Amino acid sequence: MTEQTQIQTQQSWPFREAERIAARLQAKGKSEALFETGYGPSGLPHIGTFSEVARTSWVRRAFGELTGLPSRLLAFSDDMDGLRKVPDNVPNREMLRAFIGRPLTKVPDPFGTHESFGAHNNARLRAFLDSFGFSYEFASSSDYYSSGRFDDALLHVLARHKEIVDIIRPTLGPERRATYSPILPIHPRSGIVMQVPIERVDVEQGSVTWTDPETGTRYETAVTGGAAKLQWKADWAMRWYALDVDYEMSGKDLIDSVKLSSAIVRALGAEPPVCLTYELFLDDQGQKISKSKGNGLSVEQWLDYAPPESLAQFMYHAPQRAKRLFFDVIPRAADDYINNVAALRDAEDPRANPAWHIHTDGVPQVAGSPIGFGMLLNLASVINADSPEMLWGFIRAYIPSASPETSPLLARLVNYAIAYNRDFVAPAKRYRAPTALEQAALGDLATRLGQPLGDIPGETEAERLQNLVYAVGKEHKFTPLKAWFDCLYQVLLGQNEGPRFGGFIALYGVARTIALIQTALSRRQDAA
RNA sequence: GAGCCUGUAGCUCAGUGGUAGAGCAUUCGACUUUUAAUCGAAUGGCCGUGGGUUCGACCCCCACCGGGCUCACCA
Repeated sequence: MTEQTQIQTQQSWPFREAERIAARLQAKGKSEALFETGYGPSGLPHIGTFSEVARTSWVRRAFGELTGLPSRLLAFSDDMDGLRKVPDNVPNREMLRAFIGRPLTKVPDPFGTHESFGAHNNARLRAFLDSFGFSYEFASSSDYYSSGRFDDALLHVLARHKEIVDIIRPTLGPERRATYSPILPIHPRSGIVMQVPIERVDVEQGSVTWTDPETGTRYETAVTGGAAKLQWKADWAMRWYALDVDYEMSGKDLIDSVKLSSAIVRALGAEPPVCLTYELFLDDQGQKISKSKGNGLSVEQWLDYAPPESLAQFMYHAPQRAKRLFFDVIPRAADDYINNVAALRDAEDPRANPAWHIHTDGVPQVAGSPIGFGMLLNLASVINADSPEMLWGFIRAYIPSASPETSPLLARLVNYAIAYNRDFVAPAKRYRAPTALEQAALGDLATRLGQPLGDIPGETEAERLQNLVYAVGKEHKFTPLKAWFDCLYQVLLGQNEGPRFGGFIALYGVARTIALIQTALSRRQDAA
C-alpha cells in the first residue's frame, strides 16, 4: 500500500471499509468482491433504500480504486417471503386477503400491472434505483430458490440443521423455542409458507417432514428447488454462504440478526461477510423514522426542494452516527455539497472529499455553483420569488456572468429555492393590514403605477419606479420615511425587510404589483 | 435485560494526538435617496464530570452523570 492510500484510509470511511474487504479477499484468495444490499417484502423504496445503496456503491468504488479488482453489487429482493398482512396503501385489499401467507411472487398484483405483487414491488425498486443511476444487478429470491441456485447451500443447511437450531433457539421466546426450525416448507396445496414444527430431517433425501395443523395431514417436502424456503436469519446466512457475499451493511436494528446470521455462516463452515452497521435516521423529535408512522422525510420530499447530490451528501457524512432527517437539514446539506465540490478543484487528496465519492462516475466539468443554496433561499424569500426569471434578475444584478448555461447547478438550485419558498416560507408570512394613511398611500401608488411614468426621473425603469415609490411616500408625509418602506414590506410582502422596491416592481411586473396592492387593500376591507 | 449513538459558542452541528471551528443569532461597520440579499469585523466555549495513557488529550482507555435510540413477535 502506498503512503497516499494510507492518508485516504484515515480520512474517508469508504476507503476504510474497502480496506477491510481487501483483507477478506486476500485471506480467501478471491479476486472479485461481491457486495449485497437486501430488501424486505413490505416493499416500497424509501430513504433508507437510497442510503444503503448509495453508501454501498461508495464503498464498492473505493474498493476498486484501492485494489484494482472487479466487483459486483447484488440488489437482492426477498420476494419469496410470505405476505404477512395486507398493506394499507394498495388497491384491491379484499382480494389480497385471500393470499396471506403465500410468497409475494405467488400473490396477484393488486395494481394489476405485473404478474405478481412481488414482481410489482421489484419493478418499483428497480425503477427507484435506476432513477439515481446506481449500478447494480437485481436478484430475486424466488428465482434463486426455484432455479436451484441455492440447492447445494440448502442441503448443507439441512446437514447442519441441529447446530443452526441450537444457535437461534436461545434467542427466541418460549413459544417459538419449542417448535422452531429454520426450514419453512411451502404447503403443496395452499402454497402458503408454513411455519410449523419440523418432525424429521432427512439429509439423504434432502427433505423435511411436517404436519398440516389444519388437516392433520403429514407431508414430506424437499428443501430444494423452491419447495421450501428458510426463515429470515437462516436465509440471510445461507445467502451469504451460497453466494459468498463479501460485504453488506445494515441498520443498527439488525445488529442481533447480523450476529446470529454470522454465527450460522460459521456453523456452515464459512466466514461471514464484512458488515457495517449504520445508525438509523431520526425525525426532528429524535424518533426513529418509519414509513408506517409517516414521520421524517421521504426521498420524494427531499428531491422536491434540493438536488440528489445534496441527499447523497447527507448520507455520506458519518453513517455510524445518528442523524436527524427533516426539512431543516436540506439547505445545509446542499451547501455542504456545493462547498465540497468547490474544494475539490484544488484538493490535495480528492478522495477525502465527499463530492469525489458522491460523483461515482467522475465529477462533472461544470459542477458547483457561484451562489450557495442558503443564500439563494434567503434571496427567494426576501423578494418573494415565484418564478425563476425573478430570481435570475436579482442574481444577475450582482453576478452579471451567471447564467443557466454556465452554471447548470445554479439553474437547478433556483428552481428548488422557489419551491422551498413557496411551500415553507411563503405560507408562514404574516401580512399586516394597512392603516388609514397607508391605505391612501398604497391606493395612490397603485393608481400612479397604472399611468405612464412621464415626469418621474431616472435612467432605468427600476430607478424611475424607485423614485415614484419614494415620491408617493413623501407626498403622504410618512415620518420617518422608513415607515413607508416598512409598510410596503409588511403589508405587501408579509415580512419586515425586503428588496429595493423599484427593482422589485421592475422584475415582478407593474401590473402584478398593482394586483398585489389591491389584494392587500381588499384584505383590509375583509378584516373591517 | 442486551446493544448502539450522543454530550463542543445562545441555537443547529463540524472537528484533528500539537494554539478551539462553521452556519444561524447578537452587536458594530461598508454599500444604499433613510429599505433587502450581500460584504467586513466583533462578541461569545473548564469541548458533560472524575481518573488514566502521553512530552502533550476535545480526540485514545476506564468509571460516572445526563440525553436519545434500537432489539428482545416477524422480517
